[in-house]
Amino acid sequence: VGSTTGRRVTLHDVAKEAGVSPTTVSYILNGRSSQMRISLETQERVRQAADRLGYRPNRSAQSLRTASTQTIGLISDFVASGHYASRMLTGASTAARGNDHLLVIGETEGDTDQQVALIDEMIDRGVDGFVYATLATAEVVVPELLSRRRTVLLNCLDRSHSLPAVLPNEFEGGRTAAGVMLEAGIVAGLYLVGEEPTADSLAGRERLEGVRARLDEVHSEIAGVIDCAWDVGPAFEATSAWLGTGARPQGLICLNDRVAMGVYQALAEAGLDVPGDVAVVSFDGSELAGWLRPKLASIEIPYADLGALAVHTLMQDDWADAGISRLSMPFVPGGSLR
Amino acid sequence: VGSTTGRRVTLHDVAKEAGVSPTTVSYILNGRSSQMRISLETQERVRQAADRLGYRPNRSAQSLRTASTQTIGLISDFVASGHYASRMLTGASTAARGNDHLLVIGETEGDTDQQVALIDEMIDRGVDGFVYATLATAEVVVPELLSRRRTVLLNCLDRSHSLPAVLPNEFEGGRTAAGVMLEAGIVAGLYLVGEEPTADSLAGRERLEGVRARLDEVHSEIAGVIDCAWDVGPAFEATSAWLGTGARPQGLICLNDRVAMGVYQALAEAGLDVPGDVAVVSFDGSELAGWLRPKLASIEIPYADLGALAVHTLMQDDWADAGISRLSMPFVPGGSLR
DNA sequence: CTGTTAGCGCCTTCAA
DNA sequence: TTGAAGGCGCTAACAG
Repeated sequence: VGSTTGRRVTLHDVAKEAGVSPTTVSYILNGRSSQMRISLETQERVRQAADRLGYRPNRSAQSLRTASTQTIGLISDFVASGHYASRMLTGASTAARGNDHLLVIGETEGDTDQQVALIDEMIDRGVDGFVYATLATAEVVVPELLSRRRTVLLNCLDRSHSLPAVLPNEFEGGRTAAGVMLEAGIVAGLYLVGEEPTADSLAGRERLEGVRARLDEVHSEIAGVIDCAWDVGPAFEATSAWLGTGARPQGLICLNDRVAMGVYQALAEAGLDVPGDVAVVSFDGSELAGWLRPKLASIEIPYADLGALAVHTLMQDDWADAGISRLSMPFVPGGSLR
Repeated sequence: VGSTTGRRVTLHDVAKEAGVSPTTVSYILNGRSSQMRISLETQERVRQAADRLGYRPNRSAQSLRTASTQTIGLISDFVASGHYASRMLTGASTAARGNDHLLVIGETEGDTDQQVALIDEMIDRGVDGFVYATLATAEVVVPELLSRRRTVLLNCLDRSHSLPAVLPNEFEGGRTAAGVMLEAGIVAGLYLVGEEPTADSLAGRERLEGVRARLDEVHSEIAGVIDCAWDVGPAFEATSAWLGTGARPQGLICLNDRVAMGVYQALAEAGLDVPGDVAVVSFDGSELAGWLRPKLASIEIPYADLGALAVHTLMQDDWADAGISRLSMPFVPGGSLR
């Protein structure tokens, strides 16, 4: 199969080869043959001719004609910048391919002007739709250029709630985290690590609410919150300082795996054993959780699934009515719970 | 600026607005005005008309006409799958945009058939060139479809060495690693952790060679190699077992940051202090290095730069002669060295 | 059931 | 220095 001749095979060539008109070929190859009631025999002949010649439609010509490129654009802030979250790209890309589309990506690195330029470029290229993704679950202001176009938000929400969005079910995740602590027999002395006061990050707030809701069911509540940025260093510092005051928790719910790593370090330094003295659970379910000793129990963010669902939503005819999809966060067990 | 009318602004509209022919507009907007000796006054008038109307060329039409899409395709195995290496995407995407191109990505997840299909799709979409990237530095067999097209390899080499490639300078990195150990006063008792016997990964081999070369300069040599897969668990197991035999190293060169993490765990368990008892250095320079306590000194893989250089190389007119580019691996200091 | 025809918006040869 | 005309490959009215 496939011609070795120089020029590309066109629809015209196929038509000639099959002894029909280009129109007929177009109809058949675009699956409109039944509608046009073209004889099965002709259909077969045309398909074979196309195969024999190794015909592949010229997408540029199709695009010019149909104003559709079978391409979707993904705009993000830092999604590919070396984080676990880059799995969203994998999911989106795979889902796009499953729908006969290709994924065009662009990172803005937080620069608004760049963002506009990037979106313009994609519009020029005729992308059929946009996925607007953020690294951290947050509420965002969607660029004006996108708000009236086929767009799905990934891992974020717009203030006006006018666009469909795909996010993890953080609240449920919070409930799960509290639940596994309860199952481990920890009802009191349960602290949260990582809350940020200025959080316009939705995740923290919603997880906290979930934790509270679950504890409330057993008439318990969080013993306290250790406030720190969501990273290893800050978590270590904050937890160490806190332990230095003589605090002795039963369980710690960390708002992400990096925080948990800092917590592990602080606990180790204070001579406290995980899970013997303190049970730990966190959010992310990243590879890091598996690297820690003992393995960290964590509530996973299903990044790949999020990316895939965003693309699937975008492909729906009724995409605009999709609303907000919340994907559940599976519990990944680990030795950090008794 | 930008029209609020429904229909898109075409070259024709601009011509009418400026009172010239479409040809003239095309020449001016494509920078061929000097060649055509068009009056400056006309040029200015046309540009202003284009601005006023918010004209943006129709890329599909341009593509159909010129057989170029201002788009480059990046084919990879697992590059976006949640690894530090996904920074290659960031670098490539940014560089592409700097050259008025957009980046189309596709992951094959190691599936050869998918790879072919993906490349076909990209060819159909008329990408102007390919970047073929791999997660692990390795020697690969480049798909036939690419070997005769504008393609640059990223983080890999093809057996026939016929395509340009961009990789880290692993050998030099190895030299650096050995060098910092020497500077820390460690000449004997220096071990390597992570070598794989079956490695078709180039990185390990080349790093090892670099280490040997540097040590050779001071008439020293590696005391031994602790063999394990490049991950936390295996490194912990192997190192623990080895320490259990009573071995007491002066310094450990780990083949990546994850290995170093496993080594840290094993050393801690054996009651050995870093860097007091054992100095450690590794390769990657990932975030993980900064998370460990003490901070891990590491030889960085400049992923973003690699991605960017691959794209830049691809954009050169003489791309085919670019040969193999080796980007140096900067040393990122840390407290794991005395 | 199938072919003819007319563009989609742009670039570029040729003529003026 | 500028304009007219043709065609890139494909789709979709509109005729037969």
